[in-house]
Amino acid sequence: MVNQRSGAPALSDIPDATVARLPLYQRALIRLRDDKAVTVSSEELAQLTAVNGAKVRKDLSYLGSYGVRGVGYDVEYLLYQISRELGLTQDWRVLIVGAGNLGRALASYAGFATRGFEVVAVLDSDPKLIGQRLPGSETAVASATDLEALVQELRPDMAVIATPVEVAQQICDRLVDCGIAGILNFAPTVLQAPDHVEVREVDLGLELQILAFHEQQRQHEASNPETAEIDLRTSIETVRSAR
Amino acid sequence: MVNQRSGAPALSDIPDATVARLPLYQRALIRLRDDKAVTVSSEELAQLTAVNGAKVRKDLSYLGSYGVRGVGYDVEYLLYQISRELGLTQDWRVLIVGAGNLGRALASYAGFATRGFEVVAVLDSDPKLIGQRLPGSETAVASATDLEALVQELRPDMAVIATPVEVAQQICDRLVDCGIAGILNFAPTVLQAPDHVEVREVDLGLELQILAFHEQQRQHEASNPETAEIDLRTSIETVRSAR
DNA sequence: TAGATTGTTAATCGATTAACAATC
DNA sequence: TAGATTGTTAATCGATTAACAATC
Repeated sequence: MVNQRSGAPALSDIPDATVARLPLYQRALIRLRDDKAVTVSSEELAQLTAVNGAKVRKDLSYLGSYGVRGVGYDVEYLLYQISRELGLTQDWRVLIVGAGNLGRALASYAGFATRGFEVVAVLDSDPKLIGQRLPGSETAVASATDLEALVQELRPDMAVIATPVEVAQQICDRLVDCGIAGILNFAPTVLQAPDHVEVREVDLGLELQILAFHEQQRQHEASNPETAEIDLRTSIETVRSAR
Repeated sequence: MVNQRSGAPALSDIPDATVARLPLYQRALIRLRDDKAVTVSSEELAQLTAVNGAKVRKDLSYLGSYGVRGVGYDVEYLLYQISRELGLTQDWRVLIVGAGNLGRALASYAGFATRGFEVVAVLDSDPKLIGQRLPGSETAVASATDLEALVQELRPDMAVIATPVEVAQQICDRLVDCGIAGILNFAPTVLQAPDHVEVREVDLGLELQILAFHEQQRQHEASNPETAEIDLRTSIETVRSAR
């Protein structure tokens, strides 16, 4: 859709659903490499990522033809191609706003560092937290009042919001005004931002709510007998007792 | 698709995409109620949740006809219906495995408690952590060796895995063997589990990777001139220099 | 060559959305 | 009644998937 002008190299017509799976493949390939695997078939990769085999092949075909028929994909080469596509051959600078339990956990989260994300600052507005050193980090918690100056100075590529919900939108606005165009939001609210800014919402409670929904379904199914006859009887009884 | 037998009350043919948005509507409705709003239109709700208005109406119609034409939806009533559908009129018991930074942050995460999730235990295998009291929690960190006994005793409805990636699959297997059917996994690996078990994967690093992908696109677009002529020139030069 | 596995086609499925009749 | 807004239809879009020709 985007970028259909000219004969220039097609700047990513990769579907969103595929982009969201590339990190999954990357993770699996890293493990395969660590296990000294040289090649991998689409079916193996599918098994490791719980994705359909045809879908794996389709996804990878968007990046180009990096497989060999009858053989599979070269682990090292495919890993490089995916990492390049995801922009992980460069390091990304991340600013975290909010040094509560979650903010601090994210600041020292190994999964960021190992994937090329450097936490350049952690901000908070609580005087008790400002100045505190974070375990496993060089920098101390900075004051949220300095947000603009710090963005200016440290040039983060993206920001993480881990503040209370009450201030999240205001922090978002300030980040956008500073020119930040990628925001990962953990506050349980949908942030309003201009179109050119990408906001990804992660709501940890929401994930549990979805689990609860399906758990409830299971409970209903267990108490609701499986056969049509009994279901029918139950619904007649329900109608009767409702009168 | 599921549950098309008999005249029994249709046990949720609600599309997955709709289920995933119900908590969003619920959150917005709670805020509207706190702001003393009595009714809300689909367009208002759409604005608050960054969802298309027609989609809001379609989603809500799966729950039944709870709106009034020309007026909108009763905030209190719709909130109740959504909460009921999501199973949030009952409390859910949650077991957390892993008392590292993330596990501890989750254990005291307000977004769990306020939405009816009670953390009944936090487990770890590190002797230094076992027995430690968690801030804002009644219980101390228990030993992961007691997992089976604790599930038996505390009867959690779902479990959260916040362990290192190396032990995540093994913990998952043990949870499944104990009869846990809903698992929220924060370890960066795709867990293998039987079909009747629902596993939701949350990979915090993955979210940043998707942001990085789009950030990279933006950078390419910025350096790649916008006009067809120049794009064409560039690609000719690329071809030349490649020789 | 025979066997294996990719890359792509085409059918299908599920989700999104504009439009509007129904109706408060 | 006039104005507003729901609930639903139907068109469209994007994603998934089986199947298989291409080819190593």
